[in-house]
Parts: sequence; structure tokens; C-alpha cells
Amino acid sequence: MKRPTQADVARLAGVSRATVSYVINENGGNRQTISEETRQRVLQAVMELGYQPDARARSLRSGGVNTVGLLVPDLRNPHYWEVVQGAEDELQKHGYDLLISSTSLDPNRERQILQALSQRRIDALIVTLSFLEQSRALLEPLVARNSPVVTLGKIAFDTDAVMTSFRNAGRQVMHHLLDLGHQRIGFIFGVGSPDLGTNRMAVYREALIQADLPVDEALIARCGPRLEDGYQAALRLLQQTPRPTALLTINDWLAVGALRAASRLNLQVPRDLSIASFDDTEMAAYLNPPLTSVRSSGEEIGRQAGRLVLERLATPALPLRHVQIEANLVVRESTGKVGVESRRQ
Amino acid sequence: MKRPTQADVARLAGVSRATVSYVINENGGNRQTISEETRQRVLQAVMELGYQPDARARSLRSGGVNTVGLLVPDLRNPHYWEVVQGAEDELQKHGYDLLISSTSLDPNRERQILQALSQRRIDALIVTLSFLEQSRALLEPLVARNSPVVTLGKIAFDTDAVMTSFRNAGRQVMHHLLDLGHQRIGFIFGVGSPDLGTNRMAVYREALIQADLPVDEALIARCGPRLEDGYQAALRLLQQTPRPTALLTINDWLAVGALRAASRLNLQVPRDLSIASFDDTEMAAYLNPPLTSVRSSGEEIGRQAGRLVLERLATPALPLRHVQIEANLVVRESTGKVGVESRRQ
DNA sequence: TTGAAAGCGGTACCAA
DNA sequence: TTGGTACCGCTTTCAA
Repeated sequence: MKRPTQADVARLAGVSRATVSYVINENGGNRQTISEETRQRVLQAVMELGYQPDARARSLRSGGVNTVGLLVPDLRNPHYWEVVQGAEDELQKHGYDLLISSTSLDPNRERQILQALSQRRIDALIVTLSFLEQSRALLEPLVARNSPVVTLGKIAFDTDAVMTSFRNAGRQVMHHLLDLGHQRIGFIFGVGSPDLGTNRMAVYREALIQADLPVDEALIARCGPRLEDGYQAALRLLQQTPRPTALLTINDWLAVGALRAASRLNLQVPRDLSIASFDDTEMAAYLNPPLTSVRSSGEEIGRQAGRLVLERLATPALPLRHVQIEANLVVRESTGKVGVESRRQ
Repeated sequence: MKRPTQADVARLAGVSRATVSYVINENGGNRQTISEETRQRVLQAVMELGYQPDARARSLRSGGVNTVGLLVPDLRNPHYWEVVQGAEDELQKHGYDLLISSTSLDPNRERQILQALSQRRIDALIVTLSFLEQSRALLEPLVARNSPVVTLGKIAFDTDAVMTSFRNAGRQVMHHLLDLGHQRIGFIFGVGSPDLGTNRMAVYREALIQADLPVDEALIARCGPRLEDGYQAALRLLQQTPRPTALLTINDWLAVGALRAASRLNLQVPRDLSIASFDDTEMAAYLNPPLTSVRSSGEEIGRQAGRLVLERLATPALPLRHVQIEANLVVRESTGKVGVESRRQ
């Protein structure tokens, strides 16, 4: 059974296609010059046939597609669901649909998706660039064509951006650990691409240097983005002698793995080991023990990105904007004074 | 700057629009009747202009849109990210894009989204119905038009479906708890709509009855789908006298909250309290303690759904299929013998 | 207040 | 091997 088209409706209602169009778009339309009687006839026909206008045809003719693309690196990381959630809230409220994709941290995937999005003629794109250099070529056409592009976490090209400033809060979490007496602080750096999370890494290094502590590369564990990666990385770090007394992980997700590793080694958190991380996703407060984390709300990031998109769509000439979200340290129970007993050393 | 169209390419290459079309679709095209020389000229022009064919126009003329919609109830629940991941893997491999939406457990949202998807003329829909009755009207047109629809977790109308059978494994987890000596087993039923998860609830009830144990409604905590909801529900359950010695939660996500509640009340798991749940998402194995869970792999569900869609797209006349995925109990460390000391009673 | 008709950017048939 | 051209389903002047 074929779908009814505008023409079918027109025929049934005994009017022209234009009239149907007018009725359908009555609100947004410019003129309301349809008599109540015809309107009812058309509406009646619409109901009867179950007519749904074709969004493709409509957008083909009239420009906008009412869709914004959202590209995140990894749907397995809860932080990004929060971003999705935030953006969806903001955009759907204003009648935009979201085209969500995750690159799964695969550069080819990212290329392919960016291209698919481009062919769909999305109105705007919100993107966390994981392969910056790669994507430059893909993004440039969009920018040149004045399609709103918002980058997350990073300023690239001449686009609006939403960024979290980890500077202060990052310093704070390090001071927090240092103040608690920790000297050997491991860092778990597990991201899917070299371009991600470098600022958080920098904060770690700088804080050590400023505290006159050596930056021991052996204490920096690079790993993948999966839970198992975080778990293994923590295991490696914690089996060193002397063993680190604190671990800082690049995100909450990996901290879950680290927490598990500690437990596996019979280390009590925070008595034997402190753990802190970045993101402060919803689950951080519900882990055992509740996780000290540097808050960088995904929902907020998503919402802001949505807002930037909407505003630029409304006013293309707006000057470039970079929204800074200030991260803030949330101290919970996973960090504590360094244990007196350094027995294993 | 306007986007280049097919006509621009044709002009620059000095050929007709038809020729450009042939070159672009060379692979899928029927005839390879383009001379290498013209081909190169066209390709050259495409590069030069950065031409990207318009997916809307293309699909308008040629039917398929190469898109399947995926509708899940709640992106905050890790189980559903796994479903998304699985479906994406399967479908993107075959050139289909995914239009992902979450209803956020809001019936209006679900209606609105179903409608948006319909106007986009998606090729197929994979959907977890959270508001069954509501959605019937929306889904029926799709089904009538022979668009492939796959429902998840539930058979609705005449559609393909992927379902997890919790029967055996559900019985197993209850036996597991019963065998460990638990008599008072609380159930945390936190879903966003009454239609979700009823089969898991049924399994709980039946097992109790078969064990000649009373079904105490006070031990069934109904709550929302958020972490905080699971936490509060567990708190309520655990403050009863006598206190339940085991908790079964409807999914892993809520179990995280329950685990936290136990910790908050200074109950050791599994010494003082056993906790088991459904789903067995990736994180279950990394919680403290690792969670006993009834495995119903989201990735598998997503993949199967994708497969059903692809097969039906290829062969519309296929008989209706219902894929049953057998859940299986994964015992970890969150369940144990009931404590001898019933001191608090 | 309504209708006729010219596109939007492609595809695919038919002819050359 | 290529070009001409009638659509796909809708919006939007312009006239009536």
C-alpha cells in the first residue's frame, strides 16, 4: 500500500495541492487565508488517509531540514550519554531532531559519518573531534557554507565551541591529593584518540611540577577507553613498588575499573588508596565509595551546545562564541589521608 | 556560499547531469557505460567543487532513504546504550544510518518522535515500546505499509521481534537466592512505564509461590528509572523489620543504587545482604562487589534486531520472526549465604 | 480565498 | 557511451 501524498489529499478534499499545503502549514505560514470550511474539509481528508507530509520533499523545497547532527566519540562512556541527553532536551524543545552517531573511536568511522551527515544536509553539527587533523577537511566545507558547527572540548577552525576549563578544578584536585599527603599519584589516561583529554593530562603534570614533585612516566598509564582497560591499567600501576597511594583517572568510567582493581588487590579506598577522576557523571555519587570527581556536567555541555546552535541558526551573523564551563571539584569519600602504614614498600 | 549541485558539476565537466549521476553511482549502477575519460573529468569536477550529492533529493526519487529509526525508552540506562551499540554495528556495516531517539519515558515524547520518524520516511524501525497502547496507532501505518518494524522485548502487532526469555534464568536466579537461604527477598521494580519489565516481575512472583513463600507486596518497591530512585527504593526496603536479606533489581543500573544504599546502611554485600539484578551490562562485573546478574546482552539484542531488519528489507515476504534470546544467570560475588547473625531483627 | 505552475536536486528511462 | 527529460512530493510566488 502506497503512502498517501499531498495530491491524494487534495483530490479527496476537492481542492488544489497548494491549498493542502496552506492548511498543513497554517501556523508557520505567512497568510492564514483559508476559509474555515475548506480547512475542515482538508483536515478531514488528511485524517481519513492518514496523510503525513514527506519531510524530505518539504525540506528539499524549503531549505531547512530541522535536524542537527551530534557526533560523540564513544557511546560506552556515560559522560557522552549525558551530553546527548542535554543536547536532545534543548533541541527537541525547539522542534529540531537529533542525528546521533558515535565514531566508536575509529577514524574511518568518523570520516564516514561526517560524510553521511553532510549528505543529509543537516542544519548544524555538534561534534567532539577525536581525530582533529583527519576531520579538518570534512568540517571545512560546513564552516565555509556557514552551517553552524559547535565543537565540544576543543576549539577548531572558526566555530563556536563549548569547553570545560579544567585548569582551576584540575589544580584543586591535585592539591587536594597532595594536601592529603599523596606523593606518588598515578594517572590513568584512557582515551580512544590522542587528541582527547590532553588538557586534563597537562593539569596533572603541571601540578606535580609546581609541587616540586617528579613527573614519573611510569606512573602514567595509557590505555583504551573500556572498563577493562581502566581495570588493567590500575592493576599495572598498583603492582609497582613503591605503589602509588593515589590514582587520578581521566574519567569516571575508567574510575569504575580502577575501583574494581583496588578491591581485587584488597586495597581499601580511601584507606590504602585514594581515587579521583574527571566528569562527575551521575553514577559517581553512587559508587562504593562515592567518587571524588571533577565535575564537568555532560548535560550542561550538551545544553549549551544546543543553545549555541539555536542562536546561530536564528542569527547567523553572531560573532564567534566560546562558552567556557568551569569545572569544579566534588570531594566525596574515595579520597583520604595517605595511610600511615607504608608496609609494602 | 551555496552548495554545488549536480548541475554545477555537469557544467564544469562539460557533460550532462545524467552522466554525473552515472559516475557517482557507478558501483550500484546497472550499466558501467561510462568511458574512463569522462569519468575522470567528472570526478575531477566533483573534487574541485567539493560536491556532495543531496541524500534527500536522491531518496525522494529513488525510494529508500537508507535509514533505520531506533527508539529506546531511556538513554540513561546502560543496557540501552548497549542495544544502540549493537544495532549500530550491524546496520552501519551495511550502509544504513541510524536515527536514534530516546523517549525519556515520556509518552508525549514517544508520540512526537514516532511521528517525526514517520515523516522522515525511514526504511525501518526498531523500537522498545514503552507505551504500548499509545503507540499502536502510530505503528500501525508503518506495518500496513510493509515497513519493517522490529519490536524489542515485546510482541506487538504483526511485527518481527527480539525478545529475551527470562523464564529459565529468572527462575535460576531466584533458586540461587533461595538455595543460599534467603527467604525475604526484596524486588526493586523501577521502570518508566508500566509496560516495561513485567515479565521479570512475574518471574519473581512465580518463583516465590513455587517455593511456598508468601509474596509480600511490601517487599516490592516500585520506583523510577534513575539511580537515585534505585537508591531510595533500596533504602526503604532495607529499613523494614525484619529486613530483607536479598534484593533483586530489575536492572543493573538500579542495582548500582541498591549497592550504594547497602553501603550507606553499613551492610556488607554479600555478608549481610545479597544483591542480584537483570541485564548484566558491561559494568556489572566491575562493581564492588561484582554483581550477580541475569545476562541479557544489549549488544546481542541490538545486533539481532539489525539483522532482522536487514533481512526483511532484502526479502519483504519473509514470514514473521520472533528471535528469542535466552538469558542466563551469571553468578558473581554480590550474592552469598544468608548471614547467620540475624542480630538486627 | 484558491489554483496553476515553476522549481528544489536528484534518478532512470528512452533516444541518439 | 552520453544526453534529454519526466518525474519524486512538496512549497511558494503569481494570477485569478
